[in-house]
Amino acid sequence: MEGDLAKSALHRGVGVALWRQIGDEIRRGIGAGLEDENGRLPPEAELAARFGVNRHTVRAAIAALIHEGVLRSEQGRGTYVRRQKRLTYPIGARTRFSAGLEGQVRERQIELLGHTHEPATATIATALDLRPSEDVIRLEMRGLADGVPVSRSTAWFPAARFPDIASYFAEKHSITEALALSGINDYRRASTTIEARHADDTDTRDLKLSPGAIVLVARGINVDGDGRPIQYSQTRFSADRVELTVSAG
Amino acid sequence: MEGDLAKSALHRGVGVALWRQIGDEIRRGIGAGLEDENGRLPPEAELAARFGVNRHTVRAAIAALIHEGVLRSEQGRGTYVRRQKRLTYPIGARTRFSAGLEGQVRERQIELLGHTHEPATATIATALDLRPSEDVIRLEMRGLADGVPVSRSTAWFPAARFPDIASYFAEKHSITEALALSGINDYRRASTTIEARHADDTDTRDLKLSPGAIVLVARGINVDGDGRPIQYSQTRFSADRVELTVSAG
DNA sequence: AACAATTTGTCCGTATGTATA
DNA sequence: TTATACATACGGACAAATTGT
Repeated sequence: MEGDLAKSALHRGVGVALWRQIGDEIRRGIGAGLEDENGRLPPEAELAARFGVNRHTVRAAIAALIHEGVLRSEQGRGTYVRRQKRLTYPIGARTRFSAGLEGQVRERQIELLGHTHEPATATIATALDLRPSEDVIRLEMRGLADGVPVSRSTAWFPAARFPDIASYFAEKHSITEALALSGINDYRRASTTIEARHADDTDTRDLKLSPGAIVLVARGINVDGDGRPIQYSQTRFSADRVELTVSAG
Repeated sequence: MEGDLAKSALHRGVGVALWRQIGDEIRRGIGAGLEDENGRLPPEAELAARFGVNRHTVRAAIAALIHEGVLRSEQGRGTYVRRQKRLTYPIGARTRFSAGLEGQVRERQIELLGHTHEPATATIATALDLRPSEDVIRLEMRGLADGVPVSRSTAWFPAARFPDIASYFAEKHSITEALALSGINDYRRASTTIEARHADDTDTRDLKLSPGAIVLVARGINVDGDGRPIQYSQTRFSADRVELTVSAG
């Protein structure tokens, strides 16, 4: 069942080139028995036979994965997987996106890409329990793990209650600490919804994804001790580099 | 920000046809301001201008979405969105995949596609806290909402403890009730991990997806009142038809 | 009823990209 | 490298259906 590439059929004329379908299959096969204990993939000729395609087509797939940094190949030796285990992000009542990665990465960092002061859209106003068009502050952030972009998030805060959240965040590089400076010493995640879609243009740029990559989208509302909404956020994760885990409350 | 298709760039030569990229954009634009209050899309000529492509290319994208059942078009009138709101599946300690859809669909159903009695793989044995190669019973199931396939799941149970789980499930069409017949009156979801990937061949067949579609994969362990693992499961959801929600414990 | 404007459906041809041998 | 077949993308022209005047 695992890593069984042989049964996987390819489809022609569906708008996705064969070499790209094969690339997706190889990506999925990695870590599921496709490579050997040394991280070496089967030779191109064998892969071509398994998929039932010409060796040139497999080479195109491998070239793309090398370009993405997933594989590396050495003439005469073979093609190898660059080790990159998926990060696991915890989701739950105590979710803090900046935390929860201990032991998984050496270095993590959240960049502030920009911030605005603007009226809330209908969606945001509802989520934050504000009057329509009441002002919010929007932060645009990017999370990196060991220098690799893994998340891209947008967060909205009620401007009246958190006028200085942007500068606090710029100073501390942490939502939890920026909220603490604003007088919020505890908060929890009231709800999170998760969906998946293809990366759009912003995603491919900010997360350094290849077009056609998949992003996991997590939308959530944080509330203070009294249950009042203090933050609405939408985070896009690279589905290749991240998985989410829901721990029992 | 919402429904802003104009800024979205297309990418040539990346192995994904333009018409397919445009199809993804339209799919994403639906519900975010692309269609008007009657569910009508902008005319093909206008979409072509926005995307900077030929009308034929837009037509190819629309044809694919019509084939998928997302759109419908009428000569001389326009192209319309077939209303189909995304299902929301709750994930949490009390997760029961068969439940939680009340009010969202008229009719729901879980089919048993097959079952086996087999030795556990290393992964399964670890998850269920079994000795290596101890026997498990595997159920293959498919969930439908109003006749449309939305989930495809595989569940493993310790064979020693639940010898008749397959026949119980075949009778009741519910995991909760099948476990109840096995003497488990309460259980909870200890952990869930969520990832996203492209649909493989099995997914496209069983969930009636188009090749290149996205699936959300949820892996979870259910434990009994004493915290002993009773079930490991892996469920694939069509990302187009489903979102997951994590409610606060 | 008649006509114009709008929009989708179909046909032609041509150039480029993808995949095989 | 070359040749071949098919999918993709473009451009234009016109037919068919619907709506508004």
